[in-house]
This record gives sequence, C-alpha cells and structure tokens, in this order.
Amino acid sequence: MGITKTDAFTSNQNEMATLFKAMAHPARIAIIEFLLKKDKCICGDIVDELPLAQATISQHLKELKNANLIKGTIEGTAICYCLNQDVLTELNNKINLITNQLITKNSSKCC
Amino acid sequence: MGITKTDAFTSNQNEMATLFKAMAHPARIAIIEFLLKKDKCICGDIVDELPLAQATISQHLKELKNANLIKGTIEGTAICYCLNQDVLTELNNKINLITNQLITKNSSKCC
DNA sequence: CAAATTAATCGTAATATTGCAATATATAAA
DNA sequence: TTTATATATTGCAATATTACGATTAATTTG
Repeated sequence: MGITKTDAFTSNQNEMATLFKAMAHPARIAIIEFLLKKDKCICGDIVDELPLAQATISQHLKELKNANLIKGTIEGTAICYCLNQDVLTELNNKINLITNQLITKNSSKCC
Repeated sequence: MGITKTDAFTSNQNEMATLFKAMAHPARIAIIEFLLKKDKCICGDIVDELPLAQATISQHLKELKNANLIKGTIEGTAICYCLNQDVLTELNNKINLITNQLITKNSSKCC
C-alpha cells in the first residue's frame, strides 16, 4: 500500500492534515519564518539563507504554494513570495479550537 | 539522499516540524478529535471508529506518542490513551506567535 | 539578438510513510 | 494452566518525500 485512505476521513480532517504536512519540514518552517521576517518577499534570498540547493528550495516553495500557505507573483525575472495570512489564520483557528476544548474540559486527566 | 538536513535548522524549527509531521495525517487528526470527544480514552474504540486495521491504528498511536501529543497508561489488558494538553498548548502557542506577527504587520501584502 | 539572471522542472538515488496480514506479547478470566 | 482479550511488533509491498545536478523556460539587460 503506502497510500493514505483519504475517503475514510472528513474534508476538515484531510484539510488539516494537508496544512500540517506542508509545514512538516524544518526547511519549510524556516522559509515561513524568513518570509515573516522580511515580509516583502524575495525568492533567491531564501537560497542564500538556507544551506539547500536551489532546486530543493524551489521544491519546498512549491509544496507551500500547493497548500496555499504562500502566494507568489511574477516580478520581472524574479518571483515575489509572501505568506498567505488567510490560510495561516485558518489553520491557527483550527488548532485553537482543539486546544480551547482541551483546556475547557481540563478535568479529565486520565493519564 | 532523501534524508532531511536536520543540522541545518534550529531546534525550534525541528521541533515544530516534528509536531506538524505527527499531525500530518487525517487518521491521526481523527484520533486526536476522538480523544478530544471521549476525553476518557479507550484504545480499541479507535479501531472500531476508524476504517483502518488494528496494526495501522497502533502505528499511528505510536507516532502520536513519539511526538508526545498523547500519553498512554496501562489499564489491565487495555491501554488508556489521552491527549497531552501541555504539548498541544505549546504547539498552539507557536502557531499563535506566527499568526500574531503576521496580523500585526498586516501592512505588507506584496502579493 | 546574445548573454545574463532567476526560478521551475526533470531525472535519479536514498530514505520514509502508509497499510495490512501474521505473529508476538502481556494481562485477565475460567 | 489454558483461553480469551488487547495491543504491539514484524515483514512486506506500494507509494511519497527529500535532496541535488543538470537542464529548461522566461525575462531583462547589453
């Protein structure tokens, strides 16, 4: 096998998993943090910043873009990347939901 | 190749990636949501709840446990699982940090 | 147009993940 | 002690991910 049984789960569960997967690599966290710091987004700069080959960075950017966590617009020869605030906020809300529920029903510590 | 260059990144980046990876599967999201709902944690019930084989569920539980997202205590023949509030809260805080920063410097929408 | 710049894509190797049947382990009940 | 119950582990096949060199594509500059 080796293929996730997507049909077996709700679309919300699949969406969350997709977002988490997109962020499940230190390089992609580093890219997100870099975009957060620079907020105006340059692309080749990421290659200078991280010790990974250009092809590898490009691949990571593609995954972040597929998950809609970043946006990219052509700007001459370069491509300007930046964070997608909406999707990041949405993910944040989803996690808040879980954590808040947990804290609310704090009582039940079985372990 | 095929191996993540962990050394190249900060421990915070690696920790975040590890937590995200643990949550990067719909079955594991479903397990977390189930534990949230039932709050007292039964293990075989997850096997009844999800359309996955017992071995597969066990593997997913192992990954969640490795990431410290859940705790398990032996209770007779069964093992009682529950969410680890501390680690989930920590993850939540980390995401809040990113989102808050983004919202604060809202000005810079390059795309 | 030719050369330079920037980023994406292709091909490939190494490794990781997903899922399950079968088996092993550990405890409880008869 | 045997049997039942509950979970973990092993082994395996299918697929996905990570990383990079080489190449391609697109745009800008000379």
